[in-house]
Amino acid sequence: MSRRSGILEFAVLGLLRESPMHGYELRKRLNTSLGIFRAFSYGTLYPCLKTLVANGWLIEEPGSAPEDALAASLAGRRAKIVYRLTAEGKEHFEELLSHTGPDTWEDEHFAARFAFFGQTEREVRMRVLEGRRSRLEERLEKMRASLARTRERLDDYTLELQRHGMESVEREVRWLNELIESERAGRDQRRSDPGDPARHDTTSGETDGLPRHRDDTGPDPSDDTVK
Amino acid sequence: MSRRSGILEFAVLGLLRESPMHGYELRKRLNTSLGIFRAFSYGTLYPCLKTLVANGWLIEEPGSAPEDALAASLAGRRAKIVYRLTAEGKEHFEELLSHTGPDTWEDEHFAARFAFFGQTEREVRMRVLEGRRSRLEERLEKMRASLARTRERLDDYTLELQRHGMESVEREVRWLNELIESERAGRDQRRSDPGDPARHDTTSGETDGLPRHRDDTGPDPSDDTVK
DNA sequence: GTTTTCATGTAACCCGTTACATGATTCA
DNA sequence: TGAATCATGTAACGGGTTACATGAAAAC
Repeated sequence: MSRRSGILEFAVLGLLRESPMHGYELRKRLNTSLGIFRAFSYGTLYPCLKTLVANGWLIEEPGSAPEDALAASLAGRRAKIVYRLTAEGKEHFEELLSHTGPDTWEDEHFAARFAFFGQTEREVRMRVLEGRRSRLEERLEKMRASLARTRERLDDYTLELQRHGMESVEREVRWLNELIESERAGRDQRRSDPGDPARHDTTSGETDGLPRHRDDTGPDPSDDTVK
Repeated sequence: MSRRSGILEFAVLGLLRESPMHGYELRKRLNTSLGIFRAFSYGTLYPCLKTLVANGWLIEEPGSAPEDALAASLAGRRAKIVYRLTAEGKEHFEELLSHTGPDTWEDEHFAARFAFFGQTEREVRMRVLEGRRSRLEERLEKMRASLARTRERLDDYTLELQRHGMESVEREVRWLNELIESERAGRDQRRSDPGDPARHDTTSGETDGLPRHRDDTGPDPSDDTVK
């Protein structure tokens, strides 16, 4: 039981589904791998892991022995407590994955859902994307309305702030439109077998129904935590 | 004393500087007038007002008597407790206005500052804009770096999320560039007299150094709270 | 006269951070 | 050997929401 935070729980289960990890590494992956994600502090993460264990969704395993130089170099450092997803945990995550609803369209929640679209059924992806879009569209309505009512009372800076805010939302709507269209066009379902964790064998780009975008990123390995 | 929340305190003082108001209306203005702002709940707002009063920055006044039909129709409904900025409150707000620092570049904080740029000295505006920009630029660095390190391990959706996130940040940087340039170009200081509250007499657009943007908004008055 | 909107408040809770305490491992 | 990084945790606090309680004025 114990209704834990949704978003963090979801992300943790999702990451552990791909491979077992210890807390420290988990936290890093929450910043980096999952794009937009802000870094949760250990003060949040570890207690969360504890309750997930208590729920039977994870089990703690002793980390790889530090003497094992091979394992250490391969896995990148040694570990103390490795968390592994249980069968119930997997099941629970599947449930979360298939769930759609108003909360799902919210900013952070949406980002989390999107980050695991690779494991999500096509149908569900569509519902989430469309839900998010209509969420933003109603937001735009409100903004436009209130702007129309108050525009002459506001000074230029406030107006400019509002303008930029609306433009940002409009931009995301366009993005969603692209995504939805690609989803419709793409005939690949992915993840027809629910027991199969993500395979990262996409050696060449463009697996399925995602829009094409220019791509430039020079190599520049540096520190962690986007903050 | 009592270090209250910064952002809400700041916004409340700023709004009350323009004109006295009661809590209920204040809350509405926090959504609408201040563009991007999320709506604080009453459970946050009223206690905050209390502490501001305790600090001597506000005083409570009895609202306009409901019998006065004229005042009621003009001011839009009656009021119970009207909050007015004291001299110390005004002074305190000036201090907050002139303050720049790392916290100032943070997302929400920045929006709040920007919303009151109309009352902010040119110099300070510049520092805030430039601080925000470099904040975003370092964020971009981190994102690029981590992306370069992990790109082949990530699936298409995660990659797309990251791409979109970065593009959003890049977009804001361009926006800031425009603003900074306009600030440099504009020779108008505004608010050279610190005792003078905002005048909303800008009947014709384009007061000073703000960039021009297309402007279309049909009339469509409806409900409040953007949420 | 009843419903809606205006208006003010409080107590319980939730989600998360900060600061702190602790210790093992790697690297210079 | 000492510093940096890896790694795990906890207690105190912070800033906010929800749900609730209350009531007055406006609109129908």
